[in-house]
Amino acid sequence: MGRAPCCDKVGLKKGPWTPEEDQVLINFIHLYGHSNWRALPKQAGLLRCGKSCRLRWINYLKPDIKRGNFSREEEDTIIQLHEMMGNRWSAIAARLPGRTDNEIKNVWHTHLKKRLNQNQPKKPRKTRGINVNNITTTTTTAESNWSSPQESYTTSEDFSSSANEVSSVDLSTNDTAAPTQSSDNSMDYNPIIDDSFWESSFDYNAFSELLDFDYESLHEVKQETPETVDYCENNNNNGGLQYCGDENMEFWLDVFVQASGESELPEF
DNA sequence: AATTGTTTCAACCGCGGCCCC
DNA sequence: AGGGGCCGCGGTTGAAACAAT
Repeated sequence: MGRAPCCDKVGLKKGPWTPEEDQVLINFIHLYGHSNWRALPKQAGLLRCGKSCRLRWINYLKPDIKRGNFSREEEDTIIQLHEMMGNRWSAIAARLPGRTDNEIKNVWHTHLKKRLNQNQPKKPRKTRGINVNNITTTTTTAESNWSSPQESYTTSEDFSSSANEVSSVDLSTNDTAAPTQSSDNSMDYNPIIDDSFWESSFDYNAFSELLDFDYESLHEVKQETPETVDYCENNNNNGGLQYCGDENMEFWLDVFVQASGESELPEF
């Protein structure tokens, strides 16, 4: 496979970004977008490789990035999603608006793993539920009854291959979980995943049935919602900016909520 | 105040996979 | 069909910040 040469092979700068570089990158992306990361640094006059620019933008400079410490709710969400998805940080990040995969990965390694290790269960639980509507589990004390992600999957390879097909959807639970009734009468989903799910192509209708919403209506809402188009047009004066629609999590959350008939966005 | 140990997190690296020719 | 170009992802690194002695 063709691989982009790394920075030192072409004599580009590495290491921490300066405020001046940040400003150059921000200005360029605001004007022209980032349809081609590889060409961007040359066009912007940055002595960086495209990967470095992309990482800087996605993890630090993007305007919708939420700074500051993670709330307890966010941490719990990460723990729950990690239990379901394993180390699929980008998929987890998709459920946490304003948070990046890198940030979540760091928080996991620095805080959450320790937190969970301190609360290792005496008896591992077999399943954990997740509420599709507000992303809370049946077990509200996440640290009291922790079971490792590996409990739900036989090997880490279970997440590879066709799992990527699912990650593009990632509405709330991208697994074939079985609904159960929780004590607060909300519907919960146990992450019991049949291996065949990951091997088969994604069935939107089956998935929408599972989550009790209509994928067709979701699709209609997406087409009827003008924000995506406006966003593209407003930023595309020079034929550049491409980060429309799919990267706007607020938009997608809204789409999902509308399609599923909910009146409020999920709490995070 | 100086030194050492620990933690944090931005950034790098390499791989897998998608897309296009 | 298959090879090259590129993007995105996840693992890892290392410097800076902080805490302990």
